[in-house]
Amino acid sequence: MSTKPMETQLDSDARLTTALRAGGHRVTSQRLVLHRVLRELDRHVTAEELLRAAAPRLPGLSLPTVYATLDLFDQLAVVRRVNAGGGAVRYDPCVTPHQHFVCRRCGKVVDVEAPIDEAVIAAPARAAGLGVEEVEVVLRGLCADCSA
Amino acid sequence: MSTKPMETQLDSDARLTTALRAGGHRVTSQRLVLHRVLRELDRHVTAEELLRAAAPRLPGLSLPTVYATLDLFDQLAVVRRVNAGGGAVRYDPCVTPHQHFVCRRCGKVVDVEAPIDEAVIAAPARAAGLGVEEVEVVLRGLCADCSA
DNA sequence: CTTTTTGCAAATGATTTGCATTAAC
DNA sequence: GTTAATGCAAATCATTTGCAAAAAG
Repeated sequence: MSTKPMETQLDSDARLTTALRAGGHRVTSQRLVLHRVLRELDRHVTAEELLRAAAPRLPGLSLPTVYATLDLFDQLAVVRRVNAGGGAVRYDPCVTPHQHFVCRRCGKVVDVEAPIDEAVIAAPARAAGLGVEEVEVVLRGLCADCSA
Repeated sequence: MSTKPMETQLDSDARLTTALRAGGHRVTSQRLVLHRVLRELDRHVTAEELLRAAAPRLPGLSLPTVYATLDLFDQLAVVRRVNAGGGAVRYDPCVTPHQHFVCRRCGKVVDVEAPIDEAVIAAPARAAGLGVEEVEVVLRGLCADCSA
């Protein structure tokens, strides 16, 4: 039905491998497995959560490695760091443009599609000599559950 | 020259007092002095910085009190919490609408005026049942100094 | 006089660092 | 073989908590 075939796990592994090599980084089982688990979970995870989810497949995996890997993935634009504020940083496996809503009561992070034009928003800052590389929009308030 | 007279320190104290009483909070010297120091510094400060700046005028002032006070000021909309990410939270004494640029190298926070319409940005989230109370826009990149 | 606020000390929680070992290249 | 990556233990840093004493209303 679809003209765009679903990406296989092998494709995904291959793209990570390419990205790693392009940056002069080594391809390790930790990086491959964490990347797979991240895509399987397919939601905003903390380093701790990722460790717990990946540990069964990588005995001995440590938190410092998870942090280092997520850091690297962020640089490679394989994940997006989300600063929910108040608590642990979240990592989003979805790197296509979208924004986040953070519930101030339960801390839940929800994806939202806000109509923003990053170039327009960054224009005044650029005019002021600032090298804008990223525009982060975070909405805060109460989610549906917490409003009730 | 100006038709809008400058606000005196007494006015400012009075407004804080009013806001505190309206919320059923007590008017303490810690709150008054921290509020004054915040407006004198007139920049994005961390709790630590505010403690150091206010300590000479409030011997014995403690960090937990500074945190509690900044929290209260945030609720009263007397300051704005700024999540620079990576490091301490900053508190901005300027509560009029504006955005922030954070340098990823030196951590400096710069005010910027981005053309954003909060109502428009929040619309899709509201349509999804989310109670948006705040729209935070943070630009990241290298400041002029760090680019050189 | 009652309740909130404060200061102190200690606890917490996330993230990072130092270093020896292991695994990629 | 060389160099980067990992795991472990310990350190660091921001922030919060428990509780008795002090201050506000």
